[in-house]
Amino acid sequence: MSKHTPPRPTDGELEILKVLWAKGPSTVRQVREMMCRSREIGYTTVLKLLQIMAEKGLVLRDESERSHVYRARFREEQTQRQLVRELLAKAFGGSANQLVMQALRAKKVSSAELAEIRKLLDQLEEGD
Amino acid sequence: MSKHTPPRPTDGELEILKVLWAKGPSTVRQVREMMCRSREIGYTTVLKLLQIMAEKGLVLRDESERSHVYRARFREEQTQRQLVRELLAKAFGGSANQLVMQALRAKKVSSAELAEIRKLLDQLEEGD
DNA sequence: GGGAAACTACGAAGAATTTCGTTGACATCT
DNA sequence: AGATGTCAACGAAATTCTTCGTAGTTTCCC
Repeated sequence: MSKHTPPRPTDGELEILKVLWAKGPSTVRQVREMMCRSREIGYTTVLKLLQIMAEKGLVLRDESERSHVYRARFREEQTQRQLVRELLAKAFGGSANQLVMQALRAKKVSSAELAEIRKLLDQLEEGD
Repeated sequence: MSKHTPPRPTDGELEILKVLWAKGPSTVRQVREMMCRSREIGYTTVLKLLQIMAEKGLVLRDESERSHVYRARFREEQTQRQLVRELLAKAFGGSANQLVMQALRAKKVSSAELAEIRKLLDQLEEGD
């Protein structure tokens, strides 16, 4: 029995993962310092979350040094894709089309980005 | 002080909202019957959820009949948009572009739907 | 009117999440 | 060696979500 579905990160866990993706492998102290730029949070709070995430398999822990070093187990894109799939199933009846339309309306996208999306659309159509 | 941000529905609440959007205003019994098609769930469980949702303002309740009739307070598209915005902020650093790309890769989209998206892209570009 | 059925209200239990205090181990400095 | 500071581990409290049992009220039927 292998794990085919990485556990879904909670909001708090996602906040930590963002730091690990941006900064690479980090200690509790380093993660906390980054998080404190946006809000107050206790050292042991971050530690506890990282311990739980290690149990769940969301992060890997290197214990060879006294200060353990944590790193994300899954790539950012992989996690994003998973969250998108979940939202798709939960709120859009599986219709990626609908989700895309809502996303495009939800926030302004630059012309350059629109062009990028068009390129992807072309690729998808060829790939049929 | 007015409520400008409707409370985010939880997974369970979303399940109920889906029924209300599909079937229109319904009693607890009717909602439960629909939900039981996909899974077992107690009558009072559905009732309690609807009561909480009424408190939160996610649904409106008509108490004029003995069997109260509930209806969604926000349209489906509105709720979808809100959930997309949230995911955008939480996991995509606000980049709608990135979210769209992941959504298009997460699930197959028909040619007709791709065309629909292209049309929206054109509209967005003109609107600049 | 009395009993069964349908319905709401209330409260409570269990899980998951977030938060942090305390403790004890270890290291470093003087 | 003793004091000081850093760190992991543990446990506990507060909150939210999900679930349902029980009790009480209204309705309906005979």
